[in-house]
Amino acid sequence: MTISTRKERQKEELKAKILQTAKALFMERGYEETSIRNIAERIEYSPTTIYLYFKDKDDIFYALHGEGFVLLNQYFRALGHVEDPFERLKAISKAYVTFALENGEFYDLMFIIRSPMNALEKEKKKEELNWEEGDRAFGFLVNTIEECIAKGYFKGMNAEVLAFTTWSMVHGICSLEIRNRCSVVSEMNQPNLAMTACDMINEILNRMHNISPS
Amino acid sequence: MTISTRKERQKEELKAKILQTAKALFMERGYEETSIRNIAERIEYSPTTIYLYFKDKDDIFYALHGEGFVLLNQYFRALGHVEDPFERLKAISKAYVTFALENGEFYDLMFIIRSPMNALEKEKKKEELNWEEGDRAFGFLVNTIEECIAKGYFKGMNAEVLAFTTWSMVHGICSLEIRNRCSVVSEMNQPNLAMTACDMINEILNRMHNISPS
DNA sequence: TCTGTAACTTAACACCGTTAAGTAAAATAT
DNA sequence: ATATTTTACTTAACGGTGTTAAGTTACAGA
Repeated sequence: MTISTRKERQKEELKAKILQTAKALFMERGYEETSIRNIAERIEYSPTTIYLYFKDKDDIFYALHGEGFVLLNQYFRALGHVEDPFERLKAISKAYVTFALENGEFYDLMFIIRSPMNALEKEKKKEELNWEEGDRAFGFLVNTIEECIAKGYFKGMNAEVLAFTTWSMVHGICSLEIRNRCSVVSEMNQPNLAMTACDMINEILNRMHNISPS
Repeated sequence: MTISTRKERQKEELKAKILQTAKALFMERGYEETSIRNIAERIEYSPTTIYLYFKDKDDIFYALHGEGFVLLNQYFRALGHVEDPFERLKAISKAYVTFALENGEFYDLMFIIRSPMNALEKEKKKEELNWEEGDRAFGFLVNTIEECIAKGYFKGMNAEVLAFTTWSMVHGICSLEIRNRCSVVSEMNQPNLAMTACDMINEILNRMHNISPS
């Protein structure tokens, strides 16, 4: 058995190597400039070999998209110990924007690019392991908002809808930044418009409850 | 002179036809599935002819991107007669989301796809005519918020930053919807999550000022 | 009538994702 | 120990992409 397990291990290693190389190229030059052929060349295999490990290009980027959620959850995990749920909510929004600004290409893949969603559509992967990570991230937000509601915040609002809306608000900032729509409008002398906008969203949350502005 | 003016007119007509055809194909099958060769085939010219009228593909989609802003401003113009600036602001956010949902491909081009921003970068087109339309749209939002501030809303907040933040919030909704990230998270029984979230943003604006919830 | 230019096309370059068919080596069965 | 099957990979190709260099054709002005 030791010989077949070695083979299996080697297969997994190559699959991991493809993924790791795809990630590296993706970080270096972005999704649009990364091809299957580029990946193949760098790992010194023929392009067709990649198709023995992944169904198609979408499938590769779907896998990376999963890794992105693991990384995002690392940003979130540090926030678990923030006791007050309202403060935690605001910390989540800052952490989210920080994650996006520090990992632009990952963010693109996770929330903007069509490719990984195509992979999801093709075969119903929705109940696969990797989505645990996606659910964990969104769940953290939902739970925090539910705690807020339990404490008297956001009275009468639906927790899940509010979670989605909050997500939308910070996502808007991040995606405008990443897809370069800030520079167009920013003759305002704001050097870091994204973070400033994030602060303003938190300020808006504050004002909803008449907490004195910072 | 009448003969050379005719020629000039014909040139403009062909340029317009290219654009119109690009738009049609774009609406039919989306940006990713529209090629220069597709456009050429439909207008019954060779692909290279298109390069006599547009620098490259980005240039074509930059031009369409401009048309999108004209269309968006049509949605906005109907809101000019809303007297109260706070009500107008909420009407703007609804109109914006409506525009996005009704013109998904245009929205994609205007606010998500990289291509038109590349064209902007290449030659500094920033001071060109078409951006009048972009500025008009954003200016309408800024002016409305300035009026709100003058009436005592959003005390102590910077109008331009708040305008950008408001834009971000609704853009977040629209881009998650357009790039299919709603379905992933929406086991919530919300059939029209985007509009519901837009309503919630308006509700948040309301609560910032203790106006009774609807 | 000759010449130059404007408008357009043909052919090609260098890429892309993807697949069918082939190969060589190793594992398994006889 | 030999024959057969399976595994892991490659070669070659298909049909597409954006883009450009070079060639053609028709027509305006001299």
